[in-house]
Amino acid sequence: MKTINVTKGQILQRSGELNTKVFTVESGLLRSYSIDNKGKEHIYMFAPENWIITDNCEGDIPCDLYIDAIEDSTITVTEKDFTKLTSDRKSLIKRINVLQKRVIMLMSSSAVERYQHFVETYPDIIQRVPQRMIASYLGITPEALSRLRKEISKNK
Amino acid sequence: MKTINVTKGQILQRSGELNTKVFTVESGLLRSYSIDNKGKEHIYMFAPENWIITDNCEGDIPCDLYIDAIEDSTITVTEKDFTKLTSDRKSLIKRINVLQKRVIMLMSSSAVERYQHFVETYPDIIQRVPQRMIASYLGITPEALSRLRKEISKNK
DNA sequence: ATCACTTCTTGACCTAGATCAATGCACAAT
DNA sequence: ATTGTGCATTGATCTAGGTCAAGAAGTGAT
Repeated sequence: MKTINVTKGQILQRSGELNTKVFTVESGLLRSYSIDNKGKEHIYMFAPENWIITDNCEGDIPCDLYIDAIEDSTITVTEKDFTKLTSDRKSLIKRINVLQKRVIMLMSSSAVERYQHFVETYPDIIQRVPQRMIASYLGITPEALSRLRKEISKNK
Repeated sequence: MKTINVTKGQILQRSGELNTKVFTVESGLLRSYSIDNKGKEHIYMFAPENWIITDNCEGDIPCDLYIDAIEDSTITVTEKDFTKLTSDRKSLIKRINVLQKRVIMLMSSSAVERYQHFVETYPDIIQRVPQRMIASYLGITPEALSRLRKEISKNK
């Protein structure tokens, strides 16, 4: 663990990198964000004084987020130590991970993309719940889901 | 901790209640969801076999979510024990909390509502970052934010 | 078999917010 | 003082998805 100073605009982490660091903001302001396939930024989180900011990706999975400084900042950098995670904390982190993806998708993906992602991620759930509940999970109406499914099946 | 059987449609928890329970699904399928001010349901999470489902609200704060059974299910119920939370786990849970609110807001609130919520929750951040970043955090364009701010100030 | 109930689909229309383009406005650099 | 650069605003237009209303098809209860 060490303390560093960063200047406004400085990038601490890039999407696609393997990230093993946690940043704690002593003073200043950081943000984390993703960039979608159209090049548009979506801010996931602001981290002012005393906040902790990190990409919650696990071990050897490349992360989704960029982290940079919005103001000149002083931060402490800690290495994540995966070896001493209790299973209990692991499951909390996994949950945060899922939510992180969900937030980013809600902000940056179309209903079609969100549906396709859902189908890939939870193929079993699809079989077991009525479509209106899938729609409700995706944040769209049952009518919209019905139409986009039709569209998808047409293009195949 | 005890094991119980619930039938399809049975409600385990209501929004507004003080919730101190964590449900672990042995078999079957549960869901958690919120109901917005127009009476519309928004599913926050599905919990099939081996998943844990709970409202992440803390101690004495009434929770936001309903939890019910989509299929006949067997689940174990555990009381949350706030006394033996490490500060470290507390901060993870707080983080989940914030994300939970964010997901629900993204699904059920208009841009105006999300902006107003942001202003109330992070008044300091507003002062420190350009509007386009607020827009990016809210999931809208800078143009849309500019217009809705104008609208809000007009109605005062 | 029929009724009630729910889910899914389809059509017609509407609206919140996106996109694109232009303008004005700070503030920093020369 | 002037030029550049990034940010906010405004207008015009477009579109994804919402809303409302009406069938169609499946399922269970009597």
